[in-house]
Amino acid sequence: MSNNNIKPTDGEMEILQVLWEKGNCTVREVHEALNKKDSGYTTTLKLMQIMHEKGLVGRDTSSKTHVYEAIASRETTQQHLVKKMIDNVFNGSAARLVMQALGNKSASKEEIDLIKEYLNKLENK
Amino acid sequence: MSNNNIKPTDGEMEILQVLWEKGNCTVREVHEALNKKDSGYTTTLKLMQIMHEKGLVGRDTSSKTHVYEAIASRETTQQHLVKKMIDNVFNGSAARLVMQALGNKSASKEEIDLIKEYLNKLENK
DNA sequence: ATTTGAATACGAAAAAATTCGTAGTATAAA
DNA sequence: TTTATACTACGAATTTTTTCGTATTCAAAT
Repeated sequence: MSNNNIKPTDGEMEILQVLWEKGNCTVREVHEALNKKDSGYTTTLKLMQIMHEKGLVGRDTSSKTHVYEAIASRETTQQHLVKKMIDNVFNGSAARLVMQALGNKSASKEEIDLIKEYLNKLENK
Repeated sequence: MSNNNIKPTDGEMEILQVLWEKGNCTVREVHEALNKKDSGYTTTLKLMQIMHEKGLVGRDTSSKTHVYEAIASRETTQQHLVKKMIDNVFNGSAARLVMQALGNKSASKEEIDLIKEYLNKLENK
């Protein structure tokens, strides 16, 4: 098994988020995207260096300013974390997680329609 | 705001899980339910004592063997964690989380029907 | 009454995550 | 060429989480 031990910390998740969203980035770009008032540039740098050691991100060091890229793919990571949450927090029931997510008012009419469509596709298989 | 800073660690979540599932428990009961081969009784004890300090659990100390109960309710905690995951991992889209959860094959036919029903109820409001 | 077993309290070590200061280096500007 | 600037490297301090050893206490069994 290659990388089944993905367990990014909260801080690491924030960084991955940026890399997924904006594509490859320098440390400065990530740091600015995060817009943290409570921690400095070198903190972000160090975090990303550690992520590199862990194999969560890759980096191109050919020029002075290194460019980082996510290695853990968004989908794989999301899948992993969702599965873990279903197990840890919802006793294995995906449905309960889904309902919790939807009940939260966080879901708009559009989103609900999207999900219905998705469910239909799922069932017609 | 009362207790919006709930952020149980993984270890704490496991314990809460047990308390929610089995109701009030002694440390020994929790420890045995967890069935951890890699950590001892006093570890679980300490963890639960710390959870008590944090206000995550209450305890009845009237008899020698203390009995613990979850204070953070299952629903509130789930809600909080799901919201956090939607923000941190799914860029704010509940729908994406839901689809990820469903795509995982973890959802059975029955669960899918349940969700559809739930969605209909949601929309007829 | 004594021993034994099981529980809590507590301190502290170990491990993991976060933070920053400082030193060194490469590049571009003066 | 010298200086200023923006970057990386790295060690180390801090904080949080996890772990355990040891002391103490209580209650039941001998």
